[in-house]
Amino acid sequence: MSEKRLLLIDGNSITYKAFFALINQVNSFINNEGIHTNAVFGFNNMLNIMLDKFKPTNVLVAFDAGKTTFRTEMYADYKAGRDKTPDELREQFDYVKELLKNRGIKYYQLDNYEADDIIGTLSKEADQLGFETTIVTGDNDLTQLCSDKTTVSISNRGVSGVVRYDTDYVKEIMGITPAQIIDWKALKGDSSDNYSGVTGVGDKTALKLVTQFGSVENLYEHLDEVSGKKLLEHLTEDKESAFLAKKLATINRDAPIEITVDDTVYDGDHIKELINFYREMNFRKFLSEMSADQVETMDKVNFVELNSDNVNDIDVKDGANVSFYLGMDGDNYHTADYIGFALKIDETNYISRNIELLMDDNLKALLESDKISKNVFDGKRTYVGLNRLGIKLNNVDFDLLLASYLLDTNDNSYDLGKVANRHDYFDVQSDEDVYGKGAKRAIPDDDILFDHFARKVNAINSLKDKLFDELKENNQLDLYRDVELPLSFVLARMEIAGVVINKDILISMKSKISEKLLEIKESIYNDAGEEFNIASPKQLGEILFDKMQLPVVKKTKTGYSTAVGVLEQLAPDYPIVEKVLEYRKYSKILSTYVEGLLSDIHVDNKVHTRYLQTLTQTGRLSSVDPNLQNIPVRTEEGRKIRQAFIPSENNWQIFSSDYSQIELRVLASISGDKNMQDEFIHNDDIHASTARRIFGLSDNSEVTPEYRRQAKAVNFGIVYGISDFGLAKNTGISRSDAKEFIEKYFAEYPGVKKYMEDSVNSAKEKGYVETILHRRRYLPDINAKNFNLRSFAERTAMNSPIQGSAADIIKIAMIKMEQELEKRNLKAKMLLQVHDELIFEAPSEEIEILEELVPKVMDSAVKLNVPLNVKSHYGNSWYSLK
DNA sequence: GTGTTCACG
DNA sequence: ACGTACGTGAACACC
Repeated sequence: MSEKRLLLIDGNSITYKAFFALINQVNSFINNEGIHTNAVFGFNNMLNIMLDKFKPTNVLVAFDAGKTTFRTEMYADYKAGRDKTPDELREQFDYVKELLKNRGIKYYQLDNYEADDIIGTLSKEADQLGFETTIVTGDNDLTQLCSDKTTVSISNRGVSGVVRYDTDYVKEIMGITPAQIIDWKALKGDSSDNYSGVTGVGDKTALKLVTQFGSVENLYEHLDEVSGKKLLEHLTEDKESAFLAKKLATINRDAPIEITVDDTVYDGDHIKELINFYREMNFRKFLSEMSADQVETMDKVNFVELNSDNVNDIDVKDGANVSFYLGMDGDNYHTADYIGFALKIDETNYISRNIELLMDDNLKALLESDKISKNVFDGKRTYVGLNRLGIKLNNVDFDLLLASYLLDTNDNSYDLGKVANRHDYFDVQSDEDVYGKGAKRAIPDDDILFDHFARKVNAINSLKDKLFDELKENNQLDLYRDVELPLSFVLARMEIAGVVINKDILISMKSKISEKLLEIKESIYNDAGEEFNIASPKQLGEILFDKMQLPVVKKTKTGYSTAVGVLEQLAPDYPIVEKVLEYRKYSKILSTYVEGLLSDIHVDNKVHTRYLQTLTQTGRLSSVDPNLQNIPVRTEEGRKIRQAFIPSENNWQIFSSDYSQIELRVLASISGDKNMQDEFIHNDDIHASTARRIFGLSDNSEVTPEYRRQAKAVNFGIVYGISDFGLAKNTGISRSDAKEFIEKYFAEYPGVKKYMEDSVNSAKEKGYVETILHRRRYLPDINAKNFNLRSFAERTAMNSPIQGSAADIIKIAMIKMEQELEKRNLKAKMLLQVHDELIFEAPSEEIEILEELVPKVMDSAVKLNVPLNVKSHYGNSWYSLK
């Protein structure tokens, strides 16, 4: 690669492109001073991509100086009739220039000339000096500058996608040389620049003429060779226009610019100024990206290194402000190694790698104190980590992770630095920046690690008041204090309790299923006439649809679809497909559940899942390592997995209670629909009642199972934010039938219809939707021009308050449930939550108590306008619940 | 790392 | 005209 690389950017063109690429988000890109910033943001994105790709030694951004140029002198209407630049864009040009200054990039404009001419003149000089030049623009005109050393990159889709033109590529797709672009434009004209060329000559004819004659001049010298009478007439009539157009289209490569290539040396970002600029613009993304460089500019952080000699000097007075961070290496805090800890007491930071200091009486008492409150990042993680050391973390007041998630469910990174950045706090780096990523990840030396840890507790401490203020502003303080924060410790204790797994059951299932799979596999190979990887959708597709010529039902982006729905359609006619379905079912059970679960068992013969409390967009929990919220239940073969989930003591039972139709009940309550409410109040079979209504039957006794099934699907659809297409696809009925059902449904349940409309309208107005406990979900796409994005946001606006409120309810029930068990001194333990279901283990003699207690607590968790309904079951394992 | 499939509510 | 059910996690193939 040449050591001299020049990047030339058409500033106006790229700023325009950036603005319109992000036009949908123009109103979410507003900085604190009310200035729109979407074009500046997009421009910078493009800049990053280009700097990274071309690694230029020299850069210049050229701007147009104004409306009047030498071209308007020649032709007064040049570029006339263009739409006025929107105000939201005009205000951004000065900021683009400021961005460039801070990025160490020169820019230039010249009276009477356009950006094109500056670029043309400089690229000519650069060609002579032996530079490799890249021109970036949104405008095809500049392709005329292509040469051996100069390429033109034209951004098409937004600003990140570019098409790169070099001499060969211009020739390949146009069939003419770069220089001939001018002749081509002279003949066809340019409507956006408002000049016409030759009447009746468009892209194609112009190309043909240029190919045949080489240039406008040569064409007019050989007009007699032109075929087509009409064309000849137009050419003759518009000769003057064509020559004017050629002049207008020609980029001036000798503009009287006062700079040379030497003046465009790129010296890199001015980091301190750039950070200030990004802050002014509210560009969190760019701030986080450069936080690795940022460390040099951060103020020094003081700390005291703790050891066994000075640990007892720490004296914490009541009312002290204490922040604590426990460092662990890896995500799974049930087993992760400790790295160290940081403690901030008022203005002093204490750091150590020696985790045993925490077990020293002094610090242990501090962490366990109910008098002195603590601030943390991820209280659940901290609680479990300390629990392993025999320390019971108590009195947590502020959890940065939880608060951040409640304010915006997208702020859910488990990396403290990233979360802090989202709240405009930049004096801490992300773990990724400090520890490295992937194979390069390593815990750094003490000086770097201690600095990082000190910054973490500083961040927690600094953000506390700000985030509490924001929670208050959003009316979310109760949700934080009464639900999420206490729940995090309930979850911690459930995770610590774990569930015993009977290994022997899984091991015996493993050999049985393996045998079965072997049999099915042989039979499939026999049918196919060859061996192949049945688990590979690609290979399977080739066997079924190419080799065996089965009818193609559906395709995916990458090939034939072999999803269950597709195979089920084919199964009755093709035995091999039936076998593939069998094979899929058993191999899923084997790999994900039997083998997967076996590998997650800890030394205590238990699985200790981790609930992710700050991940979902709706407020639900999720579960990982292992995921205990998707253990099979729908098919008997899969359900057998549950036999391995057993109580931890002899003569104990597994006990489970679940809400029936909680989401529909929530909908009935928040929509205020009287018909639906009545049906729940009378404890009717809701799906049967829906069937009666939408099929116009006189009584629920006329509802056949098929009617009920369809009505149930409609009820599901309603909760998901229904569309006729979706309902039709899911139930196999026609789209017009689906449409009719939905209309009938809304006529019968008018309150539901109104709720759906209100949800969407309120989301469009406020930008977010809320649950009964004020849990928020922001929907930035709700006003998008793109149909898909907007529709998705609209369905989300309908669904999230329902799904989220149901999540709110069970969370309250869990907190109350733990309190009740403790209050009554019961041995029973809450082990699992599966969205609408709570699972316990308990001594047999407590079952009777639970049968009354659990439904009572769950029923009364939240007061709705309809009753909640809870059903309970128990048995010797999670499988045999009766 | 992305896409497909399939397990759950 | 557009082209869609809501929310998740894990395994595997394939690049």
